[in-house]
Amino acid sequence: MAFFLSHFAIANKFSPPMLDIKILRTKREQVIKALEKRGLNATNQIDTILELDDKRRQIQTTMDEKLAEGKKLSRLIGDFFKEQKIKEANQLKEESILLRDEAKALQEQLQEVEKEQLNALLELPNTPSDKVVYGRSAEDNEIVAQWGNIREWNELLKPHWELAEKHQLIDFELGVKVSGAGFPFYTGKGARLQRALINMFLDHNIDNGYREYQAPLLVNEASGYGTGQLPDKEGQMYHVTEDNLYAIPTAEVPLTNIFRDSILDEADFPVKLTGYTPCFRREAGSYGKDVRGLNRLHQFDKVEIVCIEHPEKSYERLEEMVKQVASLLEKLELPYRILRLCGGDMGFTSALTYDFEIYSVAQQRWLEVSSVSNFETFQANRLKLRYRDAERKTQLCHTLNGSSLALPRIVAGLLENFQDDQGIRIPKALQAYTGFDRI
RNA sequence: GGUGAGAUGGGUGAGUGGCUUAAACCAACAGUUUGCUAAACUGUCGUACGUUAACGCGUACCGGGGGUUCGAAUCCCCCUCUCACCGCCA
Repeated sequence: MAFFLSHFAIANKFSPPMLDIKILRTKREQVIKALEKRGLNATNQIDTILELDDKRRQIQTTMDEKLAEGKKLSRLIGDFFKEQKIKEANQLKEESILLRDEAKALQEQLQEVEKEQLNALLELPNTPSDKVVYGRSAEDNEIVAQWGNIREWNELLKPHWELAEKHQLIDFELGVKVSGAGFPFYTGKGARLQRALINMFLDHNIDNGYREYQAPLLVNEASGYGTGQLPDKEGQMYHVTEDNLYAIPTAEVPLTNIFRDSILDEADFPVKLTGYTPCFRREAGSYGKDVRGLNRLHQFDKVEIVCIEHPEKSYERLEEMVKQVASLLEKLELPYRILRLCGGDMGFTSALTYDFEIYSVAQQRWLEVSSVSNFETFQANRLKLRYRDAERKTQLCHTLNGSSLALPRIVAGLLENFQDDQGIRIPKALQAYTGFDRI
């Protein structure tokens, strides 16, 4: 039937993640209420979407009827031609052309409505889970756990960029010469420390049941859309225009896109992946004291964990991931706290996010080193990542991910917190990887 | 970079304008048979949307987009990707 586009054509184009229309249809009140925690009154938006949805379904039903009729006619015409009934056939042709025009008009309407609906849907962020509280900004985040002793500040304590220079661990200026600001060189024990941390993190994750992947660092456009970096954050990624590839801002992009357009069996759960990659971020427009040293870089190293879970088990999985990241920080002996983000501070795609912050004693502030989130079906809806349930029906999976861990701020924390008269102490668990116990 | 070939369901792979409503085989799943395993046999076996209380039914989808036609997996145009050989190369 060439004269009709697939009525799913528009939705099939890769797009950023969004809420599942079925949830909106069946749980309108709950969705509105949940979104209020983000400080968003979405009643009008949602009702518009639902009206469009009714319209869409009505058009499709009519269009399908026209199509069915047209199909029958075409078959009859074929039969008439075979029987040499040319006159009858030509009569039907005229009728068929009319049907075609009608269906084509409906098709155009349908596409218009679908497009409107999609655009409206894309503006809605994910619904915060029950545990998320209403809040306007980072100040309203809840501290749900804190661990370790915070070292008392004194004026002899040096910030990590001074320590890194003093011990010749990191060369920021050399990075500026060769690449630009935000692309440091790590040298000597500094480079060795990077390698050690990566190995320690990966081993920790593998011991907890994660399968290690080494992922591509450049991804295509479809993958960028799949996890939602495109089109919203286009300007935040490095773009190789010659080949239309994007440098990954996080391993989440390649690791999650492994499962784009796939259907899992229930027995496949849980899917647990980990991978180390460098991450590239343009960080356009962020300058100032917060970007000093290792606090914010264009290229940095990170070990990521990604899980795909059954909807009923995803929150259990989230807790497990949080515990795992916590135990890793404890191995590193770094004082940390865990924040449950409030509605206003949570990312667009997340249903529940825990942030990990370590205390940086010389800067006297908390640094975010990990963010662990459950996206529920928000990403899966656009990724078309589903599983087959007991009745063999397809359902959307839940996706989760977290950093375990991002390196630069960990290095900053290690340097600042463990500095003493003789240099810098390496925590015991890390010594097996560094091969030295002191810098 | 050059030349050529191709893209069909979970896999292999048939299909060049109308009983294709996509063959066949393999894999998978369920059942029968069976001391167990295996084999054999029977059946099921894509996705999405719409519709229905449900069983079902309808529509679309053969890499993507557009076109020709009453009718397209099949013909035409554009794009993307993959593979092979040659060249170059870690």
